[in-house]
Amino acid sequence: MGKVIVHIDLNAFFARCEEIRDPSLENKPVAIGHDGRGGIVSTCSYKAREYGVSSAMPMFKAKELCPNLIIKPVDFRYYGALSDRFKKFIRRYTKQVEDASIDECFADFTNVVKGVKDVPSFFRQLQYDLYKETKLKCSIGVAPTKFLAKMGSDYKKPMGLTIIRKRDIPDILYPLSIDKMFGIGKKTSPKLKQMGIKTIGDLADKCISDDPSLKAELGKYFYVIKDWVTGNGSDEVITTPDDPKSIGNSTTLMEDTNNRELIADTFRWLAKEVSERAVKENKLGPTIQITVKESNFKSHNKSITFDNPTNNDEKIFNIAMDLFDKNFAHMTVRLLGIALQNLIDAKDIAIQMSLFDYEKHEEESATKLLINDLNRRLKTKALMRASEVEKKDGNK
DNA sequence: TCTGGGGTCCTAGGACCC
DNA sequence: TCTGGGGTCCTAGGACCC
Repeated sequence: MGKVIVHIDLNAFFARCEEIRDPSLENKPVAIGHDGRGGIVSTCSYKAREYGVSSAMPMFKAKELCPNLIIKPVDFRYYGALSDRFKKFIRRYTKQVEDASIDECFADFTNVVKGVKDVPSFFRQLQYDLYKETKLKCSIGVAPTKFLAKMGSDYKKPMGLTIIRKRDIPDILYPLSIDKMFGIGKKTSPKLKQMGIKTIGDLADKCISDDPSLKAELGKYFYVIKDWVTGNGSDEVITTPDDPKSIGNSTTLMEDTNNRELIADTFRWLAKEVSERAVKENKLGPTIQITVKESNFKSHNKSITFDNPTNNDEKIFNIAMDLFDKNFAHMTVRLLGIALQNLIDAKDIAIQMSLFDYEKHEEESATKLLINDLNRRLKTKALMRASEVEKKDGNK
């Protein structure tokens, strides 16, 4: 018997949060985002959508379409608090909840709905209870896999409820445009259309017939997509919330510049932001990446990995500046960013560091390299031994 | 229309190791 | 001197998502 996977998506979440804070905004066109240079609409209310406003649209364009648009700046802290209430509400039904983003999650309701006679009514009630308790509106997708549940929650908004059983796939999914498909974005969609793939049904046909040109286009992603559209995708809800793997901040400058002092000031500020967040999360990273977007929108990354993971703002700043000077000096830049990557828990570092004198290690890079090399060799040897054991076992 | 800021994962080549 | 087949890690770039 298959699982009952649910995807719950909060409708126009940021805009809804603002409406909850200030009910006078209800039924008015509201957009969330920065109202300034390069500002775009992050989320907007359904009323604003009636004017043609949509997310990712430049704010000035949104104002053109809807002159009486109410614009609110993004308030992540407040939205985060409401998001927590939402996730807690869902966890009262089942602990098997997987966070997907601030406004959506997957949950395994297999055991919850066992014995429930009228499943649609059950989820309608859940939807209503969430609204009663938090004033948040949501759409729900119910299906045997995560992909189908996700497609289901997107099928009808706001306050939608869509149940997709495996046998419903041809009716519900296949007529949809390829642009509606999760996982197919702006780059892949035109390529698929050129191959004659206009609907999810077209895509499924080519998947099932193992179309070679589609395989070539999608690479190993082909098999994932094939499973998705045939109803054989993953149904594993991964309960443990994943730790962040990178922490980054970036900003578009007031104006394009090649002023090194201004650039340095910006990097100093970014380094501080990144450092503060990493310290708060108790994370350290061995890799620092800078992003530089030129005035022509061409974006470049440069990163460096070193032996001692850090979250120190001075260190992050110095390395960022060094990377910039070595690679992008004299460039006219629009946006600057810093990210700390390959994060690890500070407590895990403590264990590694106790193996030898940390300070000494920090200073003597030759020793450091030797030790790293030694570790690598030991690791490789362990791997070889493991594979030998496997071979032996295989021969038995 | 003219394009933010936060992320994740994948690819592919090169250096290096056994 | 030229050579295989396994692997890791690093880096840059790209696609996608919210």
